[in-house]
Amino acid sequence: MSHHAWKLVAWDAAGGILGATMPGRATTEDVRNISYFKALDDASAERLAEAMVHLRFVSRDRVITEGEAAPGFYYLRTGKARIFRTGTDGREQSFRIVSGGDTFGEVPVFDAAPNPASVEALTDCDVILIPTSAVIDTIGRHPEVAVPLLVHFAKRLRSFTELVEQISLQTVPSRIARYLYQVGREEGIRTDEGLVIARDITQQDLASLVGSVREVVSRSLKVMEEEGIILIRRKEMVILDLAALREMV
Amino acid sequence: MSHHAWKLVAWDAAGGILGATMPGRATTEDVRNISYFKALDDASAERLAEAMVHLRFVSRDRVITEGEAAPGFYYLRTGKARIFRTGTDGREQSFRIVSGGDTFGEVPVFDAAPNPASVEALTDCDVILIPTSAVIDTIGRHPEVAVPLLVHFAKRLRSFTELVEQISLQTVPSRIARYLYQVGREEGIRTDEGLVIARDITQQDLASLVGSVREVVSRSLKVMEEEGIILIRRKEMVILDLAALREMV
DNA sequence: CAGGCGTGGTGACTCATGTCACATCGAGGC
DNA sequence: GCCTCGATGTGACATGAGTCACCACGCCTG
Repeated sequence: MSHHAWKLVAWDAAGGILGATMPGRATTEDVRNISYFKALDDASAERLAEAMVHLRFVSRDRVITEGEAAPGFYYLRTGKARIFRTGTDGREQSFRIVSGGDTFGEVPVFDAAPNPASVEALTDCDVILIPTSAVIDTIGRHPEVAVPLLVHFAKRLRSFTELVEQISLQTVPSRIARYLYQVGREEGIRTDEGLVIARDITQQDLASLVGSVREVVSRSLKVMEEEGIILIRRKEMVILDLAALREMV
Repeated sequence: MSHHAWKLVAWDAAGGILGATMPGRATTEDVRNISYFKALDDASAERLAEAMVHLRFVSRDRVITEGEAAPGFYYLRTGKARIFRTGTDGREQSFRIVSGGDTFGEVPVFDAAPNPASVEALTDCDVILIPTSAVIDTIGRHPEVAVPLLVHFAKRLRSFTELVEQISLQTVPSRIARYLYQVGREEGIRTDEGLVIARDITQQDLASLVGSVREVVSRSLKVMEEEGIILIRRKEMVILDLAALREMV
């Protein structure tokens, strides 16, 4: 909490100078951008906006630490962050990467236990904290906002079943192929060479995402390149054979 | 669906003879036993009971098959079942074991996609199906029932984060130790020998639960026995050193 | 422009875990 | 009581993947 408070102060102090966006507070527009609250009436949205806190983090900052108490859940206005868990030996397993528009950290709000995972900013991040009390209050007044939350939780549970299956039953190259395939389909840019995707996460981060280590990821990518499936460039990768990636999964 | 229908008929036919419990239909008592619906008024509970379907399965029957459409979610009145996912090579990874009083299969009800996993009866099972339409209808009329569902989903998400960490970051012996530790604490019976737990699942099922194979589980258990941590008997196991199990996790 | 640091590439090695193939052994059916 | 089957014990082996140790860039900073 004190960490967050500090961040808030830092932003407040800098905000007036930078002046890029209205700093330090959240607007009803933020409320409406959080899909769960889309249908809220103006008064409730205003009330909620009052309670929300605007935070800022720079790349590699720790947003959430597993095991600590959670002050609420978060809406990522801009930026990218990874949600992960640290094992006893220090190795990390990432669950997912969130980016602008996503929310995270809902679980401890509803089961009132410590954070199940940590969150680290992968870029500079603009985050809004929705305090637990405000969430509970809002749901108490408008129980129907629980429904979109349920749908969100259901999707998350489904993606966890897939993650578990991947880690437990598939090889590392297969898991990497799956990652590339998904990113390719979602963010790939069609060129005459192939599907171009940005290399916006490090191999270390990718390794943590697929549940492996950097070296293995590096080698696996190289093999795929030798097989003519992908092309590795400094800042981007080109997917030459999307079908081959699909096969590997 | 036709499978379920058949099961229902089979139970109806036998029910009159066995007569152990009122077969073929669900009562408002069943509704109240499902924690989400505890607070429902009598009329709504009655309405819901009407829509629910009573099913019966014998050991090793398939209750749900991954990839198929889901007719609703389930309440396990009595028995024990495992929820798992099958990989391409046929190996299976279990997510959890449900027993009397638990519900399962909620996810597809809320994200309207096919079953994310399969469910197999580990004993004879007495199951109640709550059709999707009835769930949606009930939540539409009483949005407050979404809240306990949210809490349940939150707990499930948390347990998935633990499962992923275990599988990805811990060794097989450690995962087995964790299983034994938990079962010991939850179901163990104190005797002068130690904590006695029933061997109610096969080593194959245990292997699937910890994400490994039967042989490795067998060997791991043997090592623990040699180290004096547990005692393996025909129908039960005795935990001699609970602290040692805790250490291994 | 010279370090220094964060990233990424690689070789060599170890080891946990999965695979295969059988032997045992008890429970229940005929 | 014999026999078959499901469950379990175990040896031998194959191998995917993690570890360790270094090197090579390229970018940023002083």
